[in-house]
Amino acid sequence: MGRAPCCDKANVKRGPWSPEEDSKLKAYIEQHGTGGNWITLPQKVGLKRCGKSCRLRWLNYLRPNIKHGEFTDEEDNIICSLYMSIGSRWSIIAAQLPGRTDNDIKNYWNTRLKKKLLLCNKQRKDHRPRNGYNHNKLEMMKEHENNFFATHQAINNAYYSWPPQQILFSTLIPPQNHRVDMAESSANSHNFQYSSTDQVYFSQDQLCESSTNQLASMNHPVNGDTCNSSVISSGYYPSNGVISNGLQEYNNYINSVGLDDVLNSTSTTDHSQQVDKSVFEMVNSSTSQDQSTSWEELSPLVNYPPSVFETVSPYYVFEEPRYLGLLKQ
DNA sequence: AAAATCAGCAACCGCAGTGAA
DNA sequence: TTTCACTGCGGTTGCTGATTT
Repeated sequence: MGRAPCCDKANVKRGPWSPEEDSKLKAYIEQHGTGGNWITLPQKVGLKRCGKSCRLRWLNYLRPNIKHGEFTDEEDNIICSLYMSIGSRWSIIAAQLPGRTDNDIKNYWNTRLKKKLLLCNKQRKDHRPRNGYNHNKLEMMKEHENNFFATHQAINNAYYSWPPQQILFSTLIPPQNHRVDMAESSANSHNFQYSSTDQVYFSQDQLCESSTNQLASMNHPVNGDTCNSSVISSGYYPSNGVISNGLQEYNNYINSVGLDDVLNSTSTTDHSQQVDKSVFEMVNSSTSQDQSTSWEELSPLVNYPPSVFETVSPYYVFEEPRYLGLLKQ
C-alpha cells in the first residue's frame, strides 16, 4: 500500500506565491498561529495550497526576522566550519545563523561558497609541493587523539549515536604571521594549545573506539558494545580550565585574520598526513592531474581550532540533541 | 538585437523520524 | 506492537533575470 498523498495534488495551486496569498497566510498565522497542523491550515486560511507549501512559505519567507541578502564574512566562516564538521545538515547550520533559513544557506553554499572554496583549492594545488606520507606524523596524530580523549571529562552522560559523517579532527594552523604560543594563547583565551601543522581525519570507528575505551577507563556506563551508544563529553574543557565557547573563539580568530588568510595558509601546509585511509590513498595517488571537486578535496582547505569536534558538537548536544542521535532514556 | 548560457533562488518532492491511536 | 498521519529535512527542479556570445 502506498503512502497517502498529503493533499489533492490536482486541486492545489503550485508555483510562485502571489502577494495576496502571502498576506492571507501571514495574517492568519499571526492571528491564530499554525494550530500545530499544517495540513488543515490552507483550508482555514482559504488558500488552495498544499499544507507543506504553506509551511515552507512561512518558514522561508513570511515569518518575522527573516534575513535576506548578502551573507557576511562571519556567516561564511560559520557555514564553512559547520559544513566541515557535520556536512550538509542545513537546519543545524541555520540554527547558528539567526534570521537565515536552511534553504537560504543551502542555496548560498551550492551557488557561491562552494565555488569560492574550489577556487582556493585550485590555487592551492597549483602551488603545493609534493610530499610523501609521514608515518612519524601518523604516530603523533594517534597520540594526539589519545590525549584528546584522555583530557576530556564526561560531564554529561548522554547516550549518543555517532553521526554518520566522518568527523574531522584538525589542529589549528594559524597563518604563519599569526602563530600564537602557549602562554599567549592562555592569556588571550584563544586556547590554541596545539602547535602541530597536521590535520587528521578520524573515522567514526576510530572515534568510537577511543571514546569507548576512554570512558570505560573512567567508569562511565557505555551502553551496548557498538558505537551506536557511547557516552561523550558535552563540554569543552581547554587545558587552561576555562570552559569556552569554541565556535565563538574560532570565529573571533578567523575574523581577526580573515577567512582568506585561513584558506590561503593551507597553501603552504602539507595536508598529506591525514590518517583516514581514503585520504591516504588520495595523497599517494598523483596530485597533479586530478581535477576532483569532491568534498574530500575541499575539506583540507579550512583550518580549524584544536578540535572542531570539541568546539562544535556541544552546540548540538544542547540545542539539537536529536540530530546527534541522543537516545531517549 | 537575439539566442544561448549562467547564476540565483523559490518551490517542490520524497524520505525518514515521530507520536498518537 | 503496529499502523499511519503529520512534520521536518535534504536533494532536486525549474523559473527568472543577468550576462555572454
